[in-house]
Amino acid sequence: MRLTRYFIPTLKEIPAEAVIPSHQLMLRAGMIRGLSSGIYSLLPLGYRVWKKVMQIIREEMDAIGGMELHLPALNPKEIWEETGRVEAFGDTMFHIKNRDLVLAPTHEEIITHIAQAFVHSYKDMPQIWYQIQTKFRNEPRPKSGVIRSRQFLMKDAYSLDNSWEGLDESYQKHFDAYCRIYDRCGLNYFVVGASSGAMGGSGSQEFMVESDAGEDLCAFNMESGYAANIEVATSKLPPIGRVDENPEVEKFATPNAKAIDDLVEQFGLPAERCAKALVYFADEKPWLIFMSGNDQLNESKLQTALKANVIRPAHDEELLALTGANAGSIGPVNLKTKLPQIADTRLEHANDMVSGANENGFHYRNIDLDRDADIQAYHDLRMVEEGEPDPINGLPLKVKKAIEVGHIFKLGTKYSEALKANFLDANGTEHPIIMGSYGIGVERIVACHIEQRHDKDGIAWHPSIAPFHVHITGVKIESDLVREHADRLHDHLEAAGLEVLYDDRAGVSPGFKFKDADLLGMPLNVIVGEKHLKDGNIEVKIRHSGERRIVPVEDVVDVCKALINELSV
RNA sequence: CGGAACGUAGCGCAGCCCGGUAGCGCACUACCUUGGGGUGGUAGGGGUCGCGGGUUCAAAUCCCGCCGUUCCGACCA
Repeated sequence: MRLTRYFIPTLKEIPAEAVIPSHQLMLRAGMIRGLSSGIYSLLPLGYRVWKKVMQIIREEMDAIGGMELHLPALNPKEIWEETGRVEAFGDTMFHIKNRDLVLAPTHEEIITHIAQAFVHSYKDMPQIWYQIQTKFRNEPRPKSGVIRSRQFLMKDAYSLDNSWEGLDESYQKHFDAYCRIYDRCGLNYFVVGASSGAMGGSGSQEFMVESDAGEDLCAFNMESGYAANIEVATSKLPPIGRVDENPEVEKFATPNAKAIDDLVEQFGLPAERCAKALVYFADEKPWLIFMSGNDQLNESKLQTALKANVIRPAHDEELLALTGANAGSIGPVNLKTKLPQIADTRLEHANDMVSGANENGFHYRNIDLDRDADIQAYHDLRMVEEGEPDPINGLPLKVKKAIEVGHIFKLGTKYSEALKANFLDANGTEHPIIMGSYGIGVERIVACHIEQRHDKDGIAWHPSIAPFHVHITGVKIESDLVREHADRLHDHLEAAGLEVLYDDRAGVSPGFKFKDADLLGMPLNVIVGEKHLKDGNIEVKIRHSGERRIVPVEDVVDVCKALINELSV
């Protein structure tokens, strides 16, 4: 491909709206062009990369027996109401104004709808269906270029099985395929245990790329082999426990104490013996929640524990109406209205606790949660902190930012039950289909790749997803000697099966061409110039390492082929 | 949705405080020059100054409203 005939609008300056390297470089290299917040056009050079990523995904999905299909982006709102996900997605789902249609943010409902119609026997399964399509999410704040956008490409796959063992197998196949996909794309990644969130289901894992641009926090200890999204991460902290003395509760005045720290400072209480009370609504039903001291409530864990579609903290007026007090003075004793209660596991059977009196300016002491509260269940509800002991070996946890590039779920029967997608087993008994759901963000792979492989000059593509394998730089292309060699090399490299971008621009200075080559970042830059041609040589530069080799003209094609193979592993 | 900043040529910016001819660099066009790390020069083309109102003889500039973009937070399968 000749650069003079190809459309690559490179930029010398960094557009003001781009903050992270991958976004800046995609714009500067002429790969993408922003249209609106969180909406991008993919230009020819960028789309080549997208297509390569999608092809790798296709090959690995096909290899585990996946069948590609194509589903509508426009969905009837009704089907999303049946699974409760219009509410679960809330404002994140785009709604069509002049029809009762929505733009699909994912496709569990549609897949289940097909399964419901056609998959009726245990003999019809297992099935793996996948698609690589545009998804729409009305992100409140798109950011980081294509990493969080309103319209993006996702590969999503769905498995249908007739047994839980079958689901485990399908899940494992996807896990293995995902590892191969990220390996082939040249990404450094790690896997964490994850929350199923609004997707529902029994278990899930995320494929993560460590990055300061990441929006997820992961807690891990490499030595123990523990890694989890902060949404589900746990640690091994001792329970608060009981003390022998267990007197009756006693109210005391705390006029200037709202936060746990105030109680600690003013009354010399140990923070962990304070039971912090919070009120949350789960699907519009209020709950009273207790945490120890300054432990932070993990909303993901709360949502899972309450099996709720949507949760939110109570507003000030609601707090007052339900408990009789404002935030900071709420507790289990003397509640204005009876509220269902749950507490963090650290508080299990704890006594000698201090908590709000449900009367502003007062607290109770000597609270025995077993005696004085009405706690229905204890769940792990805390947000872990860096340095806490990991749950496997008790070694200190580290917390790092990461970008989620893939997520696999054991969905179970949430959607098949809601949409009545049932099958008959060998005994003629009806069961809901057992499903799995597996997603990969295509643009996030590209963005993470650039985040991991760039330097001050530009991108350094891995050969597997590079837009072209070889970039030929014709230095002083006006020279017949240079032009003839470069032309021939271009033809020979293409004939050898390599993808070639040939900078055949005339009147462009060498430095300018080198800068462009470094910016675009093809794995190999073949520099054809009089300097080495007069000795019968051509220079081959490896972009990622910076290594340069002077190669006899007749060997260049073989050297390039060998280097591409070498760089691909 | 809370807090903040910014909207002037394709991109990066100045001009605004103190109202009076719309500017600079890059990119683009033509010619000359140079030719292994963004050559140097000459001459050009391109902007309803985000939109709408108001004040004024006169608004990019002052006032009000809206829209957009970005950043921090909330949210985020």
